[in-house]
Amino acid sequence: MSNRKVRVRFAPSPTGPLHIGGVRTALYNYLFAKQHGGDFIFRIEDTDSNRFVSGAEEYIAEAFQWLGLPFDEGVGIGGDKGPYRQSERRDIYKKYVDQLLAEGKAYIAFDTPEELDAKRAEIQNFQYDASTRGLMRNSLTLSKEEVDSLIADGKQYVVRFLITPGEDVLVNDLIRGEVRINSSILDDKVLYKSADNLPTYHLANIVDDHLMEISHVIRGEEWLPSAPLHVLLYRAFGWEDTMPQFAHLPLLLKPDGKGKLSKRDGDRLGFPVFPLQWTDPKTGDVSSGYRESGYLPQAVVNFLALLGWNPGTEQELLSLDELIAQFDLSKCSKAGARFDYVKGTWFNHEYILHSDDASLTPAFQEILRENGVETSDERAEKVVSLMKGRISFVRELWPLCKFFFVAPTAYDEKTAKKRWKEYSAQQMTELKDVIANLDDFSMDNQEAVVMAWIAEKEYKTGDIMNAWRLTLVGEGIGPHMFEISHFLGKDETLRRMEKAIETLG
RNA sequence: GGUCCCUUCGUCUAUCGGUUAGGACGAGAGAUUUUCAUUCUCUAAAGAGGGGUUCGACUCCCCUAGGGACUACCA
Repeated sequence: MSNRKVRVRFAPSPTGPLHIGGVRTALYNYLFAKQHGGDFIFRIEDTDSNRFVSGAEEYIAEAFQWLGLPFDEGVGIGGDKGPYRQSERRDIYKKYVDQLLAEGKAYIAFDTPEELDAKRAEIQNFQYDASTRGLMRNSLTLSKEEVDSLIADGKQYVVRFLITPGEDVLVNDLIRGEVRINSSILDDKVLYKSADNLPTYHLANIVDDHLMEISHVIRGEEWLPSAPLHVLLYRAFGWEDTMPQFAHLPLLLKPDGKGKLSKRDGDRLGFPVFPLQWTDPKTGDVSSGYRESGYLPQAVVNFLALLGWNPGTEQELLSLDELIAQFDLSKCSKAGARFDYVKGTWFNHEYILHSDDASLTPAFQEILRENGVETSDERAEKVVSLMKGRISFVRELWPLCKFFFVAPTAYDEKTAKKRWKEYSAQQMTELKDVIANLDDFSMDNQEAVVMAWIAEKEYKTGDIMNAWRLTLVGEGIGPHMFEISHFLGKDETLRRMEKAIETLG
């Protein structure tokens, strides 16, 4: 088994948008697979027909495309271990269920959900297991004739796994070490439902992982309690020697308060919990996504990777290749991680800072267009290069830099009060002449001439620059003044100064 | 209730028996600056509690407390 090819899977249910915790689980699977030159498989676990949500499968595929974590095999890609959609594997599961039944390792049960509810109400801590199965209506208590006739009558039934009590089941977890659970606390889990001829998660999971030659099952901690059941199932099928290795990841917790991260936390605190925006097909409710909120996919990947794992060095900014090279399941933490969305924005800030200007420009152009600004990519890119160091999201650019494209219509009162002195109009009029006489409007020349003029007149640099900024920007923000005037060009610079002198007096 | 998992600064974490318990986010202070921001420097901030084991415990063991998950004909 140690020489087996690494094959891992991400196997979500198409019940809605993909939760960010699921994204992290998938990411860890991806990192592990790529590190070992293995395969990353996409399987859809749609064995609960009642919970199917249309569009969810497509959403998930699109999310991974955006994140840059491509699958090697599976739904939408293909491969020779398919089909990869569980609803298309009915015949396969049927065969294995029948095998278990024939070998006496599972049995048929006719108890209706209502009858079970009644039992639960009647008996405290009722569990369908060795201690109670004798009281129920199943193939263990009914005669073969009765069972056959019930089935012939079209009575619905389920197949339950026959758990032998009193046995210690050992689960070897790559993150947690040995976890030991006694089979007596396990119940006879439903493996198969006649109602839709579909297996439940537990059966489908084991059969598929075996048939798809999955080497490692890396999944959320919520599966740890049922891991012993899965071990028992592998044993029942005689597949224990090729059973995948398990790794149960810690959960993502709420940023504050108690419990695990939920969609509500995102709504309440104002951050996305889904990779992509999602519109609920039934209610029409829209949930925000990381993509639409302006996160860069690499930033999301980096941020998520470090929530529950770290390379053991002080490096926090890691490219996908670096993550692949350094990822180590044994270095995953065991405790749940609070979802620190503030740090997530810091990651985005860093990734924007290190992105090249051209790659940010299309998103900025879109914002410019929304604000009625038509400009060349070249000019938009110039502003990006000047301003990207100050933002965490591209959309934050507009309020910080709209003066590059739109002349001020008003002058910020506070700034004017502080920066527009009684002599400012006079000084600005003089500066206007200096600028008007410039033949060479290059930044270097502008700076040389203006600074020389300030020195000659023995003006205070701050007085000039602050007032000048007010005339061009309308408030006290923005990059270096010569950057602004150079971008605006001589004519626009003079026009804005004139208007400001007139207005501010 | 039962079972299992977990427990270092507010948060994410490093340490794998011997450290002034380190880094990052966030917070606060200061410096630089032509505004705003950036940047830089500094500061505050942690081993849940109690027992062991050991020359020595954040690190190993036990108990307690707290947190989390699971306990469906859902995954």
